[in-house]
Amino acid sequence: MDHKIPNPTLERLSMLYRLLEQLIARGEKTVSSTRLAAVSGIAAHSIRKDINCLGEVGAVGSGYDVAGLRGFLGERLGLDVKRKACLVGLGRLGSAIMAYERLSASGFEIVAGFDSSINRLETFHSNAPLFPAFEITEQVHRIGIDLGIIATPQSAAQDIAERLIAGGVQGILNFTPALIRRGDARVSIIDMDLVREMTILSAKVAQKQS
Amino acid sequence: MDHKIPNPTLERLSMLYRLLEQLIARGEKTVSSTRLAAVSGIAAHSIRKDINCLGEVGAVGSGYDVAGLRGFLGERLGLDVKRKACLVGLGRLGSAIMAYERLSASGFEIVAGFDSSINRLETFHSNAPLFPAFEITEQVHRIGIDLGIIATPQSAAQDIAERLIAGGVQGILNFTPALIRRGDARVSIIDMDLVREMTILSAKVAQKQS
DNA sequence: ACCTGTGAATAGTTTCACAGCT
DNA sequence: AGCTGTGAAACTATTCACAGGT
Repeated sequence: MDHKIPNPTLERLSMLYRLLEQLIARGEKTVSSTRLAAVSGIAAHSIRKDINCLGEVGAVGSGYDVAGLRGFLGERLGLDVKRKACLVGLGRLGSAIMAYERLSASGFEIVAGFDSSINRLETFHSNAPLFPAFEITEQVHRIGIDLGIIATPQSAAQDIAERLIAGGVQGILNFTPALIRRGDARVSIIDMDLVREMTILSAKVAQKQS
Repeated sequence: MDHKIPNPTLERLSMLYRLLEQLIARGEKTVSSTRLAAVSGIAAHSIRKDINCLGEVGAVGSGYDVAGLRGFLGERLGLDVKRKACLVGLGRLGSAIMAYERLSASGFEIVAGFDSSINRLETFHSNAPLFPAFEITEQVHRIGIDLGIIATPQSAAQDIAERLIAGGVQGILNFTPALIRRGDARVSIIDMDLVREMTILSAKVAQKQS
């Protein structure tokens, strides 16, 4: 197909994909781009363009079939396969993530947890098997883990990322403020730093006041 | 000054602002845009353009004074004032956020916590005063809180957001997957949804493989 | 030699407008 | 009347190239 989906489009479609799941749960059968726009905040134009980026799927006169569209997006975006993820850092944030049911409900299974403290590993309560951090590369490779979540202190992040990548991970979600430098540009990294987002929010607010 | 800072610029500058703090801590005195580019991953061109968006500050021949640039950005982006924030939802995630020292170290003070469960309020351990959720509007207004963090279940998010806004909050950081609809467009909302980001990451990975 | 600041050129994204279908 | 799909136009953002300073 069109072998290059622009990034903003990818992000909106990922969001729409999850939104469609909610519409299915509500029992809705069809939606129009206008209706999706109202719920998502995305412009109706953009929604149609974005979807068309992946090919045609809507019934031209009436709207989209909700389940059909979800299936279509899932297939084209590669969201129909379950991904194996691991979590590094079993502190407060790690424990919140490990306990977050919506992750597995969305097709992401946390199949391993890592921490550098043996003590933590022994006291931490989880369904997933836990390993010491020095085994990251080995276990990621052995289990065949696709994605890594870093919830360690900032100082450990670069090192952890390198081990994850060495193990064969293809994507990393980084909760630390560290700016990870990667040798292998094929690995995608997304940052979710609370302070950075708060800073942006604060700047937007200040901007609006002046 | 230039009364419209483009959003990508605002985000990069916010990131640079935090980066500069780290450089100061390391004792660096001056930086060039090239060096900032190497550390941040942002193109040197963009860095110079972004900074210039706020006015001139660099010594043309040599680079930027680190502390001077930080001060400049802080002033122009409104990051030099401490912001009062509140946290709604004192579950696992809320407890991780409440315990996150880097927030206060960055000028964001959590001055109130809210939860709908009275039981939680009694057992939760925190320095900030805690209140039942039905008091949100009242307390936000009374204390003069600028920003709200929503770490509740998805089902409560819309309601909480409306109360926060009614209390006079100017920005919201939303950790739930809920797409908040706001009457007042002056309020900025940033979403930090784990599943959404994981979905985007997953789509990027799949995209790269095909 | 290396730096910032900046207009000009390029690339990327969103918005518009409407053809064609139900 | 309301819908999708889509080329064209408008807009936004990034990248380039270099003038001018240290």
